Amino acid sequence: MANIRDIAKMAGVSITTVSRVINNQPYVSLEKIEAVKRAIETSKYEKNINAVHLSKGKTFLIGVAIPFFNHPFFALIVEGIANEALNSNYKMVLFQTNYEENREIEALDMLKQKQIDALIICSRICKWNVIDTYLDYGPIIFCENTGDRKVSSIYMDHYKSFSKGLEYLYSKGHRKIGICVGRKVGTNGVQRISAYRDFFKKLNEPFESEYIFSDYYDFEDGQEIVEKLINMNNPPSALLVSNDQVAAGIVTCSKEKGISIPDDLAVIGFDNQPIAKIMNITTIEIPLVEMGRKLLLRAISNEALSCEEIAVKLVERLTV
Amino acid sequence: MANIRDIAKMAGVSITTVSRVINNQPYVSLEKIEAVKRAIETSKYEKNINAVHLSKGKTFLIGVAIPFFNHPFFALIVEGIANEALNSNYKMVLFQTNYEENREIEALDMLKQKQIDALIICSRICKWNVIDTYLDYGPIIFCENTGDRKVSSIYMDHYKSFSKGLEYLYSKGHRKIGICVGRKVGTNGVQRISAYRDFFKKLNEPFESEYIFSDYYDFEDGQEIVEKLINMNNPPSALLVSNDQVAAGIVTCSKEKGISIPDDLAVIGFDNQPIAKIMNITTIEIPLVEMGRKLLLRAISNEALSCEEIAVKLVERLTV
DNA sequence: CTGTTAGCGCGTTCAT
DNA sequence: ATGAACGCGCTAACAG
Repeated sequence: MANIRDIAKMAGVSITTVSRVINNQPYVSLEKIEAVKRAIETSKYEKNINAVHLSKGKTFLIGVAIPFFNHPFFALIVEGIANEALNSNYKMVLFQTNYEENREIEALDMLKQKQIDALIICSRICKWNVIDTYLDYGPIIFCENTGDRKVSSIYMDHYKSFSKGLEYLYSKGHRKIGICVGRKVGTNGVQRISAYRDFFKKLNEPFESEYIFSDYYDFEDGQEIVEKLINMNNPPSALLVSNDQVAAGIVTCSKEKGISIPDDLAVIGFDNQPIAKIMNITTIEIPLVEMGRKLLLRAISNEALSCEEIAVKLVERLTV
Repeated sequence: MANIRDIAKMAGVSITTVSRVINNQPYVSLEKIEAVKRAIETSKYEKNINAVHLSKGKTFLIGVAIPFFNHPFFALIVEGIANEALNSNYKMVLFQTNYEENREIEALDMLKQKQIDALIICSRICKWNVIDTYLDYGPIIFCENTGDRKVSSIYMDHYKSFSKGLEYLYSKGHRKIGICVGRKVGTNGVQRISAYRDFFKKLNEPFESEYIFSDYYDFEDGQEIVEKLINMNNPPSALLVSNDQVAAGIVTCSKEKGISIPDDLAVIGFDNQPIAKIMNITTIEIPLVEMGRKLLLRAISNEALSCEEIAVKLVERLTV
């Protein structure tokens, strides 16, 4: 429980000198360094980091707001953030938002109160006019195309990626193409749906809104999708699925139900997670860990705002 | 950028009065409350939480050290912790340790420096003699049976659980039983292996060390196990698998290779994750979210140390 | 009800 | 090379 003042007394020096020794600053004689170190040793002194934070106005804490912990998509981004945070000597405060606005606001409030130096929002819920009121309090980094807004972002273009997947399926002869997404709302959801709509508009073909399956996130959701497919009069022959977990669930359940992949149903996933590799699922690779790394670097850099798009890559395997 | 002193001046009151208003304390006249609120409004004042921390000697931050983010087992524990933290107005600092001692020590050091009020260690890496040197700095809660040590813990008995699984398989007629675990080292690994060894000792049957498969964590690891099984002269007829992801991977790959489940191979998983339900995998349920909740409550409670064992439950489905 | 004042523990300027 | 003194922003004991 000793503080810097106690050490100063014990070592017979000033507080300043102790501070210099603690922080490896120059201009202290060797003998005093020794004296201070001895005092620290015997008194089991530990510096109170909160006092440092107050004094410096900085906490080396980065907030990360994500919808769910237990989803590989977000887990991989967080892993990238965490790795880079370790390198840069920052720590990570995690907020699971469950897509609830209030939870995101809690994170924003921590930024406002300076308990975190910056905030990374992986899947924004709050409207921009809410976000705008927090912009002065510290850097906020997003995982979406933020257009002309005065914020930084690292993102992938879901419109482009979905178009790419649709074109690939089309080129393989598929005409009845469906999509599975998470939320229909939110920047990403809207982009995906638009890509789907525009794709058929460009082809002058009818837009099948019953081929849009939404609110699916995990492996186990695949079952429900397959059951819906079975009950359709005119089911799609191919599915573009916004993540590999759901794609894997669909593939697994299809096999159980005797639906042959890719003959009866073609499937493309997203992310290129290990499960896609092991199950030989064709997928669109997103470098999530790398995205996380860049998010953190952006969060702690003092440079001007910037937006960076991350490229994706089609990985051909056996489900198309 | 205004501080409490500025507000006091603007409102024509003392710092204390401002503090009382900010913290909803009684004994302030209505008019002064109004004056303070107006000043806060116009100056966009936000209290600096770091100053509060320094003053109170408390941060409302709980550290959580886990090996990996992107594994459902730990993700569910963390979810439980996070939910309860939200209720209790605590925030969570997450450390991914990758089973590296240094990363755990980093978390311990944050406790020492008082940047976190307590630390939850979900899968300890450091030896106890290292942990002991940190015990004075704040509560450390563990997810393992800590025996007579002077610490708190919420844990499940892996020895008992494994024994339960083995007995069930035995009762179903299986004699060639294998196990799949994560790490062989660490409290949990040792308990599991012991249960396995003791089980056969009690039956006076030979102990098959080649039936112990270790270092398997995820769905995709199932493939490697199945391949090993195929190459064995005398493979086990049943497998007790320490988590549902691996079990699901084994079941999936087995089917691909024409191994019939449960006829050729019986499988029991652990956790009762959604994937086990959807794939109809017999499993041993562990209430992970509930465990997380209890861990957080223990971390922030001032009561005496305590250890609590969590009960598990066998869920019979179609893989045995 | 209200205000004065002494901490909380450390960083840092500035004179020596 | 060294240290006195002030600042960071807020809480809380105490006096009134």
